[in-house]
Amino acid sequence: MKRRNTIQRALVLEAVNKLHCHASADEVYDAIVREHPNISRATVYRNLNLLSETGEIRKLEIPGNADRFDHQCHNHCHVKCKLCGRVFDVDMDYVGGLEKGIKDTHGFDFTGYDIIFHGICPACKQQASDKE
Amino acid sequence: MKRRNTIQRALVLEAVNKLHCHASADEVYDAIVREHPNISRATVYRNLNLLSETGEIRKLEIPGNADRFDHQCHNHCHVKCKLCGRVFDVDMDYVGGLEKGIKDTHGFDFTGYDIIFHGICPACKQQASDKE
DNA sequence: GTTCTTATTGATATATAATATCAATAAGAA
DNA sequence: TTCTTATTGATATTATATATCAATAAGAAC
Repeated sequence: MKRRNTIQRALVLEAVNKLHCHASADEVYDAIVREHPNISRATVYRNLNLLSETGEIRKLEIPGNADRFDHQCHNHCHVKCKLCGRVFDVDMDYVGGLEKGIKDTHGFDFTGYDIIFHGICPACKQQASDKE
Repeated sequence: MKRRNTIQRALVLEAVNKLHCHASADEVYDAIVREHPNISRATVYRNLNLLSETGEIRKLEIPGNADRFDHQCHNHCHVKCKLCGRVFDVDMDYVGGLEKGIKDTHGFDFTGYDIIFHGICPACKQQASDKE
C-alpha cells in the first residue's frame, strides 16, 4: 500500500503548520475549506491521522476534548482546566528520566507520552471566588 | 443541593471497590445489573462522576478509550498500547517533583495528573514480528 | 502520451461514549 | 405524615471519530 501524494494531504499539512498549536480537526478543516470548498471532512480526519503516524505532525489526545494536532512546536506538557475545559501549555524539562524507566520495566517499545495535569485555571478560580 | 444517600449510589461505590482497577462504566453497570436488574445505565454514569468528584473513587480518562474507574489501588501511571489499545499499569516513584513545578509556574490550583505513555506492548510486538 | 492498477477522495452512514431531558419516585427534613 | 426536591429510569441527543463505497486520480508500466 504505497502512499501517494495528494493535494488534500499537502493542504492538511500546510494548515497544521500554519495554525496555532492545539488545532482541532474541525479547525483544520475550517481553515482549508475556506480556500478549497470541496474538501471533505473525512479527508481531513484521515490525513491528520496519516501525518501523525509518520511523525510529520503530532496528535495530542486529550480526554473529553477533541483530538488536537500540532506542528512540533516544542517539548511541552499540558494542563486541562476542570471547570472550563481549556488546555494550556506547560514547558517541561522534568521528564527526562521517566522514559528509560518504562522501557526497562515493561518490555514496551516506548514511543511517547502525554502528561496531562488537571486543575483549575486562574480565570475559573477568580470566577468561582466571585460567586461566593 | 444537598446530597442524599441512595441505594444506587451505594451499589456503584461497592461495585467499584470490589472490581479490579480500570473498570469501565459499562463493566460497573454489568456487575450491578446482575443483582439489581432495574438500575439504569444513566444512574451508574451519574454516580461514577459524583463519586469521583468527591474523591471516593478515581476517574481515569484515557484518550480513545472509555473512562475507567478505580478504587484508589495505589499510585501508578499507565501505558497504552498503540496497536491493541490495552492499558497497563506502571508503578511510579518518579513523579514527585513534577507537581510543585506546575503550581509554581501557572497559578493553577493543581488537583491531579495523568501520565499516559504510548508504546507497543510485548504481545503486539511479538505478533508484528511474526508477520514479517 | 496512453493505459492500468489501486490509493485516495467525497459523501454519507454508523459506532461509541457520554450527557441532557423529563416525568416519576423516594430521601429525609419539617 | 406531609412536603420539598434530589435522584432515578428511560430515552433522546450530542460529539467525535471511524467505516463504507462508488467515483476519482496518482503515478507506474508500457
